Amino acid sequence: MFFLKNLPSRQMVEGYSDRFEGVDVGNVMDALDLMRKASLLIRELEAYFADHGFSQLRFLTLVVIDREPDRSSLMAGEVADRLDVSKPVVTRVLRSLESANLISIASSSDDARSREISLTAAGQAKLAEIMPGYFSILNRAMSSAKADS
Amino acid sequence: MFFLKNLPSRQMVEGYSDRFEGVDVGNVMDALDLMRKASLLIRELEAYFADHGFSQLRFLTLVVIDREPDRSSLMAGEVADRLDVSKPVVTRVLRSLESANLISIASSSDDARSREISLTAAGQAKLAEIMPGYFSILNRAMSSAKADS
DNA sequence: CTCCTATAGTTAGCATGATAACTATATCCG
DNA sequence: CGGATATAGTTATCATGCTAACTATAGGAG
Repeated sequence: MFFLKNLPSRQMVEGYSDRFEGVDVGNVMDALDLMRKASLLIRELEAYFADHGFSQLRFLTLVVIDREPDRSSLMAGEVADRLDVSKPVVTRVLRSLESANLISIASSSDDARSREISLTAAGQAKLAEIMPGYFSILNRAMSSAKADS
Repeated sequence: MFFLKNLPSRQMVEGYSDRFEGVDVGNVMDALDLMRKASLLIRELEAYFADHGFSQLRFLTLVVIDREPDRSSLMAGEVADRLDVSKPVVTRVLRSLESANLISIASSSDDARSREISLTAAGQAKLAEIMPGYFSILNRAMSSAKADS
């Protein structure tokens, strides 16, 4: 994450980047700004999820399973692929969601190595509970970012 | 972090957000896009830092001490403040940097609770080693982001 | 048919974010 | 001056990101 509170001034970046060929100061500042804004938003979202005894990772894990068109389950590897995180991260979060009865995990009849993940009714309900606040925070974050520009 | 690979389509977000009062679909999509772009950039930076046996947190810790005007040291609490992370995170990273002889930690003569953190010559050298690549990645990330828009 | 390579997922360990609870020290008020 | 409150930093614990190494299973080639 990136929470550096005072992003460097243009002058400070210029002082550094003059020594580095082909570096545009505006790009550097925009990149730092992007990372900070996103990290602050993620922190705010995590706090919101924590109030619901949840996290963004768990939430998104339910989302990618729930929204898959024409299917009611995903393989664990597909979950990792859609979340774009490493497999051990998915192994752990699936175990935790299973313990909380929000998903169920079944071995695949096609391939004994694979596990099929589907949402339980409680998982659907948890998604429905959390979704409105999530959208509100995303909406508000961008509204005030646009007002600040 | 937020690495969701396929951000929802406008249609999909509309399907959800119609149920939530006052939520602008464009804002939601922009927020998701912001988080993903920043998370990918942070991931790329962490990979760059890992190649140098380092991390962005350690790097920024050295940076905030090095760039403080008119001072050659910061208190640990000031480091936490400037990085905008919790104090235990700073306690740990300072210990790790001290073990690597990149900083030195002294008790404050003013206040026995406080610790004064300053860079060693090796710390300065590490910063100089890493800085160019850091700027390059930030620059390139924003150049291609702008090209994609 | 057997063996080798590839793949799905797990385990171990590390670093970084957080909160809660703690210790040691400083300061202020009565 | 002493006690209560506040502050600086530490320790413990949990969750999430990663890489490396592992186990079990699948598939393909000879």
